[in-house]
Amino acid sequence: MERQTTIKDIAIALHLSTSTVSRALRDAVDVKEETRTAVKQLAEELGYQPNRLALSLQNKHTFCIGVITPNLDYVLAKMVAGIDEVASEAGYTVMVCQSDESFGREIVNTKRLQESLVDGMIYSVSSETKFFEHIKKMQSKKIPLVMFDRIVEGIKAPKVGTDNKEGGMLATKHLLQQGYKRIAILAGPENLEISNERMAGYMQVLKQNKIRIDKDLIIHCDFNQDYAYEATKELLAMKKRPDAIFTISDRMAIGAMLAIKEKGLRMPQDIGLVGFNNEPVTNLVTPAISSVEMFATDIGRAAAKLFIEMLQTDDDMSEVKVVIKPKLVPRASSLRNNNI
Amino acid sequence: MERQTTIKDIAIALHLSTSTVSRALRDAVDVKEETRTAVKQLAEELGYQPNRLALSLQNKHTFCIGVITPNLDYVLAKMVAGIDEVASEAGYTVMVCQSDESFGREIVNTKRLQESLVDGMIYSVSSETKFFEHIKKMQSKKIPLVMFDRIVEGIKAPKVGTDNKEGGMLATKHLLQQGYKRIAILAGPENLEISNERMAGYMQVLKQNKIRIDKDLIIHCDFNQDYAYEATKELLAMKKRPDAIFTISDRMAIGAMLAIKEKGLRMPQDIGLVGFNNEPVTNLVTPAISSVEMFATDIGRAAAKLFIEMLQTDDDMSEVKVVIKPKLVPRASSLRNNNI
DNA sequence: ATATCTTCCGAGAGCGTTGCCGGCAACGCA
DNA sequence: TGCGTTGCCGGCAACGCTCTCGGAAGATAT
Repeated sequence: MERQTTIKDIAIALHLSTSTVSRALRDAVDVKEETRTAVKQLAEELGYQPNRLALSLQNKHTFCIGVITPNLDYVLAKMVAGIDEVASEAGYTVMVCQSDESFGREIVNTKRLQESLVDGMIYSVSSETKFFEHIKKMQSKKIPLVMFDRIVEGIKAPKVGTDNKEGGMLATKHLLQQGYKRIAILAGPENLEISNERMAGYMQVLKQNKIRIDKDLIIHCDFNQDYAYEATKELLAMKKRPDAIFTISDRMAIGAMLAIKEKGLRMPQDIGLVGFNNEPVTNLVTPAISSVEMFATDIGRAAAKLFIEMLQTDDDMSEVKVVIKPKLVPRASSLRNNNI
Repeated sequence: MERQTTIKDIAIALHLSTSTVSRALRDAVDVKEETRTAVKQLAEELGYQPNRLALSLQNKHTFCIGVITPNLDYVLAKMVAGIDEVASEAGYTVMVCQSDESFGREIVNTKRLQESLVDGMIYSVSSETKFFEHIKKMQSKKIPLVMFDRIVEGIKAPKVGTDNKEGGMLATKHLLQQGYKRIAILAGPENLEISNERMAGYMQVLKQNKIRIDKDLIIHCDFNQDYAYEATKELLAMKKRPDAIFTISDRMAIGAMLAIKEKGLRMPQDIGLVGFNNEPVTNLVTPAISSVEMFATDIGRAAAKLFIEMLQTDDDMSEVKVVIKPKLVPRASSLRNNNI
């Protein structure tokens, strides 16, 4: 990489001091109109670009946001896109690191971003993450942090996420309304709060309707089509098999659907199915799969907004929590037209 | 953000000079074993982390790679994941900027990344991009550049991409083998090379088989499900309608499929369909859509490898081009079991 | 005429780090 | 005892920029 032209080059060429050039470029006071224009013109000619590094070194402000994401699947990619959109509008650049659902890589990435001196991080934990010392350590260094989507309640930081419990309730209520009686749930890893919340919604609705919660109908498995497929096969092999399945992701719903079809069962007649995320694919398969829309891009946008707000205020925002209400999108996989 | 502990803090605490501390931490020669351990221990206790900014300011090396991507859809997200994987293994952090298919945002992002002093960029152009001055300007500043996926032949830089022509040929050959006679193509914007190359493959196979190329069967439209849907409706409304459609993306294939179904035509009997990218959705819809697999993650990995190699060598690598062979994955949408 | 403001600019320090050079002991050897 | 060598360390400059301070020159007031 060639040497960039610096403020010094301009200073020498114009027989000025670097301070004056700096002031002229920043439109500060105390500079004659004449020199100001001369400086600006030469800067333009030489293609001068300020060195952000030098700037950052001084005012400890990099205009970089570190984003830690477990992966870049549909939902998270949309969220990252939302973050990028708002951040870049505010003059920030985004450093994206994927932990690939690995606790180890999450830690490495967190450390590396800290070294790179990002102005803060927008964080979503991996599905493996059960301990949070790395996050707390970061906070003890007063590095601003916003959590999104895969939130951890134990961490004191502003958070943005879906109302997962509500989502679980919407799905479960819908299935009950459609006349399903024995509703199973395919949940995620037990440490993942978003999964537990969705499950809490499921359980609450069952309780409200005085339905006994059958532990055999609650399956924890990986956020993964194949696992969901296997889990569903087991569910369907039960003596008293469920007549509906709520999966906490669409990829799991797809896995479930494959197992259901393989078994020769019909949706929605023999069995109902509701997923989560409302990925486009749910509307393309046959039957189309009902799903809970969670407005991923909005969550990303909100996270970035919160982050920028946090940088600008001195208030303690660690209690702020933006909760975005999900919406059920009913489709063929669970619509029995209210006949039981 | 609190003040990070610096080398100076350690120096003062231990009654040493900053130079000695620096040497001790870097395991350099000229430091007594005793002081070395003392320094390291205190550094550990204070949670010392070297300030990358200061380092970078000196040696003009940020260990950051800027990635410009038009979006984070399935294929590009996989590529970015591949880049991140290799880059992070080599100690680099990745700054991702989405141009959102907008020429303006692409320019802004490019400029901003330059200011942030990335060590170079890995680049994929937006579908709007018809002029490349911003890229050439960057190259004139000797900023290392690797292009991936949406490559521009006119730019002198190492490139990684699919063999798009081969992909177009595979799809077209397959359709001919399955007995389709009148094959239409839904291409992308006319300035997009990847689209034109896939189309070139299509045309070459037609020529090889002495089939007249019918311009009415070549449609340029946006990389978009809705446009593809509309375009397909028009195709199917023709007097002599095509009996097969090759779309240069799966999202377009989905749009085409919807239009075909709406028209009451059956796949593969009445009309054949082949997409591109081999997104999982192609295997989930009914009928499953044949598609060309392009190994996106590998492309990302290769791009990052090429980039790192470029930084380490003095050789001119601008002529290097890694071309990854695609593979056709035939599915129900175009498999007529060889009966015409 | 002197005193007091403006206006405009330069010098120098500092951000955190490393690289280069020089210095001071201690040691070895003649 | 004298001299070179080695081991260990500190000082200084530099990376590119901004900020604070002070000062020269001219304008205005007394």
